[in-house]
Amino acid sequence: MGASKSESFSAEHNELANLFKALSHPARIAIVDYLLKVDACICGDIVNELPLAQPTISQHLKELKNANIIKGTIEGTAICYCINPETINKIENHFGMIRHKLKNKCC
Amino acid sequence: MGASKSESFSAEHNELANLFKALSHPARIAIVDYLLKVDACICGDIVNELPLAQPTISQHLKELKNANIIKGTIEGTAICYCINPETINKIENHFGMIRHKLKNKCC
DNA sequence: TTTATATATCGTAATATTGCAATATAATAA
DNA sequence: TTATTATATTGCAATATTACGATATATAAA
Repeated sequence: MGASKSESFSAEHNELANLFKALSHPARIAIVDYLLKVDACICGDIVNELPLAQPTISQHLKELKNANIIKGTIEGTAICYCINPETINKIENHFGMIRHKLKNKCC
Repeated sequence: MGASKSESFSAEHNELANLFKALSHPARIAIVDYLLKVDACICGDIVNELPLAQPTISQHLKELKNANIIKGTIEGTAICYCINPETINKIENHFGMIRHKLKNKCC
C-alpha cells in the first residue's frame, strides 16, 4: 500500500490534518509570512519574492486557498491575496484548547 | 525534479513547515487527541486505539517525537508517551502573532 | 483587432510518504 | 536459561507531493 488510510479516521481529525498539511511546506509558510509583511493585501508579486517558478507558486497558492488559509480576489489583471483571519483563529484556538487540557496532566 | 527545495528557504520557515508536517496526518492528530483524553501519561496501548498496524504507529510516534510534539520515557517494558507543552505553546504563540499582525490589515 | 501581462492548468519526472509483513531489540517473567 | 511482551527497524510496494516547461486563459493597453 502507501495511500493514507484517511477513511479510517474521523472527519475532524482529517480536517485538522489537511489544515496542517497546507502549512507543511516552507514555500507556503514563506507565502503566509510575505502576506503578513506587505502592508495592504495588494499582492501579485509573490512570484518575484520566492525562488520558485510561477506554476509552482500558483500550485502552492491553490493549496493555501483550498485550505482556507488565504483568500484571493480578482483585482484587474492581478489577483489580490490575503490571509483568512478566521482560519488563523481556528488553529490558535485549537492549540489553546490543547494547552488547557494539558493543565491537569502529569507532565 | 520533485524534491522540496527546502535549502532555498530560511531555517525558521523550514522549522515551522516540519512542525506542521508532523501534524499533517490524521493518525498523528488522532494520537495527539488520544494522549489528551487519557488521564495520565501512562499510555502504551495506542496500537489498540488506532486502525493501523504496530509498525505504522511506531513510525508515526517517531515522527511526532522528532518534531518534539510528544516525549516518550521508558516505563518498564512499555514506553510512556505524553504531549510536550512547550511545542504546543510555541505553535499557539505563532498563530497569536499572526492574528496580532493581521489587526492592522485591510481584511 | 493585436500585444502585453498575470495567473491557471496540463503533463510528467524526481522524490517523499504511507502502510505493513518480517524481523530485530530490549526488558521482564517464569 | 527460555518464554513473553512491548516497541523499533528494515525492506518494499502503492500512492502522494513537488517542481517546472509548455500551454491555456483572461484582462487591460495599444
